[in-house]
Amino acid sequence: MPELPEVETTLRGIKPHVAGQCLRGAVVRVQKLRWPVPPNLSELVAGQTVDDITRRGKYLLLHLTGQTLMLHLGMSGSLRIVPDEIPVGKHDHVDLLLDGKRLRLTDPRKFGAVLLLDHDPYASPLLAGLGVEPLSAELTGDGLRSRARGRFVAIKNFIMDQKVVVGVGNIYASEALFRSGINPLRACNSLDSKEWNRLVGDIRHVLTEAIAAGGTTLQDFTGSDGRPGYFRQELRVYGREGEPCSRCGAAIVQEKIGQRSSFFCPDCQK
DNA sequence: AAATTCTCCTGAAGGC
DNA sequence: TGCCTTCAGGAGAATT
Repeated sequence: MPELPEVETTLRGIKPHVAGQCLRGAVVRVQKLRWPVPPNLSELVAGQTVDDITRRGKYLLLHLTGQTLMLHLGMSGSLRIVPDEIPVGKHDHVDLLLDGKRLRLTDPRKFGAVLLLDHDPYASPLLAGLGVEPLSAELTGDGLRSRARGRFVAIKNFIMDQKVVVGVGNIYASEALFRSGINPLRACNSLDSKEWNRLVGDIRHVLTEAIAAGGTTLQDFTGSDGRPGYFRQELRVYGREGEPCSRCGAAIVQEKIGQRSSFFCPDCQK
């Protein structure tokens, strides 16, 4: 499930192949992703240079000459650089054509997105309301504490809210809360300053470690080179229900919080 | 306004 | 072996 580390891994993998390249066109095989892919995408992007490629939250932004191509991997998407002659798979929905190779979006569950934005992409509705980048200095305990004031939503849902902080998904939310010793069901306004500071540090820490490991591969996530991510073995609670807590030995429990399965230690997460 | 539920999609896994 | 059900999840939309 691409969260920030998986998107960042993808960005770093494809950037050397894409930045500075001229787009020759695109192949759209499946239009029906989260939003319709522009059917005439090919003619719209042909001839434009990819000046830069950046990430905002879980979105990838290809800054073209006059527009911005916005990509989202949804929950099963991956981007890979492939040679022109490679066979097309069932879930290979969109190719961006470069010289002699292509950037291919593969997404079995079709929750991803390929959108072309005019003007300032950061003013678009999808990006304008996004929260702070967790790996930047914008993320502070005090900042989160003030955002949580007057709210009662579970802390796990709060840190997964992209309007609060971007990039933290279901896996890393559970992992960060475990490392902080905070029960995911706690109301977000019940954390004290010390807990907020600790949580901010652990969010940063777990995301940074995951990026260093190339992300987490659960089912079919691969980096742009086709290799899986190796952070899965570092997960301390996610997917480990019934296993002993690495800190206190109690059995890890699984519980749904806001429709999402969550994992935590009932003894040492207070 | 905030919180909760619904929805999209398909492959994997479990039940009988 | 095979069909059916359930689950997984990012996040906008709809609902409470």
